[in-house]
Amino acid sequence: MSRYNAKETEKKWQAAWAGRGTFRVGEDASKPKYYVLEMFPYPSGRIHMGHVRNYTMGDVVARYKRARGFNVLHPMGWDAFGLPAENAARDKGVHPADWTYANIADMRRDLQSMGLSLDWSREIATCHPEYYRHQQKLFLDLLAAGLAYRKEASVNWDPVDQTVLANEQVIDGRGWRSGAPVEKRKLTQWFFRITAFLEDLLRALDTLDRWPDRVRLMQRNWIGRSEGLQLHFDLVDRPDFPRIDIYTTRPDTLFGASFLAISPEHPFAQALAKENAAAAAFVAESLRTGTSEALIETAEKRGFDTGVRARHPFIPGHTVPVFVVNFVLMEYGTGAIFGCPAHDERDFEFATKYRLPILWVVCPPDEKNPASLPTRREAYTEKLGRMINSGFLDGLDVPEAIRAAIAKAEAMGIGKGVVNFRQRDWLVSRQRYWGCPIPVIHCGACGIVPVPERDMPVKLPDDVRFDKPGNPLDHHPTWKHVACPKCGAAARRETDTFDTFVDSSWYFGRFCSPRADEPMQRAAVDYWLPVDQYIGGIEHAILHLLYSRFFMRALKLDGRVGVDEPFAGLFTQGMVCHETYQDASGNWLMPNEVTRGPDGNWISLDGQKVAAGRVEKMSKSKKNVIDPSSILDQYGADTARWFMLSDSPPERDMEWTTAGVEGAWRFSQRLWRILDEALPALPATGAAMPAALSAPAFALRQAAHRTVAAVTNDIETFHFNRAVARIYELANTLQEFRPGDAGDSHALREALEILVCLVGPMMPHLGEEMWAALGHQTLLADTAWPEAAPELVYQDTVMVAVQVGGKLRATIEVSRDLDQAALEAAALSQENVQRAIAGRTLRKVIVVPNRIVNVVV
RNA sequence: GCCCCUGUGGCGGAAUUGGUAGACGCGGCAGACUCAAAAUCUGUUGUUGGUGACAACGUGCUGGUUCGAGUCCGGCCAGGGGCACCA
Repeated sequence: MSRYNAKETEKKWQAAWAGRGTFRVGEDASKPKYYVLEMFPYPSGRIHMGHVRNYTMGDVVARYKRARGFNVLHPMGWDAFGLPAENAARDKGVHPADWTYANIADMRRDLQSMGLSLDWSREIATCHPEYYRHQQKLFLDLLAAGLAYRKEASVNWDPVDQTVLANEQVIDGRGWRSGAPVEKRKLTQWFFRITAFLEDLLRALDTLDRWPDRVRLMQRNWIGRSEGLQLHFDLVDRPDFPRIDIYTTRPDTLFGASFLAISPEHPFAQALAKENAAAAAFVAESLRTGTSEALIETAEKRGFDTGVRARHPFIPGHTVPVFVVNFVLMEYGTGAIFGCPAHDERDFEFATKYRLPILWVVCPPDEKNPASLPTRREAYTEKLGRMINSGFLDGLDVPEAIRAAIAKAEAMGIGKGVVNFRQRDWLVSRQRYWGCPIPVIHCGACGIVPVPERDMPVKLPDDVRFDKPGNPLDHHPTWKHVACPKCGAAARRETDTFDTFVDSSWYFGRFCSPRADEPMQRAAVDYWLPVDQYIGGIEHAILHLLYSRFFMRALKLDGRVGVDEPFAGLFTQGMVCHETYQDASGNWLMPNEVTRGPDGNWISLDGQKVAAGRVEKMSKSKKNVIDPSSILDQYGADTARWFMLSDSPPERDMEWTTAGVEGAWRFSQRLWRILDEALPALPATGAAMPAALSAPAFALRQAAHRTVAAVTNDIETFHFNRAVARIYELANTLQEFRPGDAGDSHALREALEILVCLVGPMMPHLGEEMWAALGHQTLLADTAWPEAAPELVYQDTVMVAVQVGGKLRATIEVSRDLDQAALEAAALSQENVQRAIAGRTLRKVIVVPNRIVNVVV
């Protein structure tokens, strides 16, 4: 009996696919296209198990669709700009480019050893000028279209590293690298006008029916659309500041207003601070604590009574006090609100503290006695009930009152109904070297001047130093000094680079024509886009996926693409987890640093007691990491792939276990053995199936064809774990099958070939080897997916459960679609059923054809 | 605080529209082969009672709808995730 040698065999077939260019594709109008994409990796140097899971799933889909006759685009590239390269430069003295390209080479080798059906001729790296020069071109388009602009904004500033930080790089108010407390700074930065598309980005979420609901919901919440009223309150005796604009989503509660609250950053607060020392002190203190995200949670709601009063817009002669408060954000709405304590929790807290009136204007539906409302100890915030104490709104329900209040404010000319969003424009500039240069020049006379075509691309200089904190491009002695392209005067080159999320917002488009002299060839993107199936982690649910959706819309305006949505189908995979281990002193241990002791408990290699902890996401800090290359080396790619697909549903987190890998490895060996033992008995390839078959042979054919139907459905619906279980069942059936006559061996060959075809997308190397052993000259990768014959999938008998009083008492096998009377008679004739109903009266019998008979007693 | 998801044997998980709970795998137990081990194969494996046929119980807890509920509805509990002064 020969053994399957995964290591050598896998290399052989990888070479065969590469040599024949099996997975190279081009546009082909005669075939339906299918674009499969997994989120491209950051080239950290090694692949991790998350990559293995991600790319295995994508490869199953790609190979399956290919077998179904689709022209499949399945490319790979590198999200290659980013901070780790600069950190490596700082810490190890290597150039970011050298470090990155070396990592790419290592990771490419790892990925290639997985046997993925990738078109490597389309490989791209975002850090290569051949990629980022096109990005610069796209940026200038956005600039010309008014979708990119510069403005002063409050941003996270790391005072030690002297750079802007993204929100996710701020941990507990400190810079993630330097550990220094992050400051809010007003800086002039580059933004993309994502807010121009918010309505559409929100509405179109409903069309993305092959996206997880969860992701769509997260995007919806992130965009945060709200409808409300913007209106102004006139101030009493402030000719310098006659009115304050507020925004509210609850204009129905205006009659419950007992104060106005404005942000410390509001112009009126700033004006007051200039004339009043107490106001200045309050504003200064609020800005200090109020801007640190971590403190906001615990910060007490505080206010400063300005002494100024504002006229109520609907109640003549009535005024309310104006407070500067530490809990109103300048960035949202108008930076000012009206406080209605009775119907807002935060306002209730504030009013209680500062002894302001609490006026009840919405009567909850279950409240019989509105007069008792003032005795309540908390705000009523539901939008349910009828208006009271509210003048012209009295008697209306909340939605009616909202509409009526907006209409009235508009009629009075003091306000208008508006829509507000939580989402702001996208800050894309970073004070970093290892990113795509922003191709503009700042001229004292001409302002912002795009770099002209003849000087494009703006390449990163190679000779940079990382010995000083801050942006190496800014420290470079010559790079930023240029002549203005317009007037020729001395000017300054932009030294900021793009956020790496810009790079990943259009790479899927570049894959369609990766060597084109323009960012995207229109014919190529028209053929391939949108991506039919995108696969990646849930951690990108908002940022990357929202930015990409924005980018497509911007590019469409420019006529570079014809679609709005980049990803027609999205699948978010779960994480790969592993048990954690700690020694007696609390140090984390790697999985290969522990072993089972004589009593079955974990011990370290030197015999010390080890505590096994929770199963958690593989991470360097917990050391619960398995290196994929050691698994690929020891067991081969097919085993790793099979294990990744087994057991756990793909969207859920999975636990990596040694037992699981060994189980997968044993199965690959078992498949080979089943084939090896069957081979001598098999008829030649392509021999015709005899018309008459023995009962076991017919049953085998049925099992095989039913497996095809089930596995096909499971792959289509991303239920890889179910497909794996079905394949195990077929393998078990095959293993038990002993061919008798010649017809039996025909059925055996057919079932074996089906098994190999079904296994192919998951264990492609073993699949090819088995396919060749079956006598085929062609590649399994070029073989069509098997068709399930309807007459073999059809069940002519069914198992029907018989219940008495809802409890199972028997199962009977009857012919399919047996009529109800006969089914009932068959059920009642069962001995066990008779025993169960003996001495009881039959009330009725429920008969569900092909499923169940329930005798009600 | 608000929103969302999840909860099934020792473990990962199956279970079409409400219709036989536990497919398949891992692990365990018993056996075969072997001088022995590895590998492989066979049987068995939700809990309890019974030699057995069988019976009772069983899908986080609790109440309901139904001939019938893991699945539907109400109220809880636990774990995970997202958002969080958003007016």
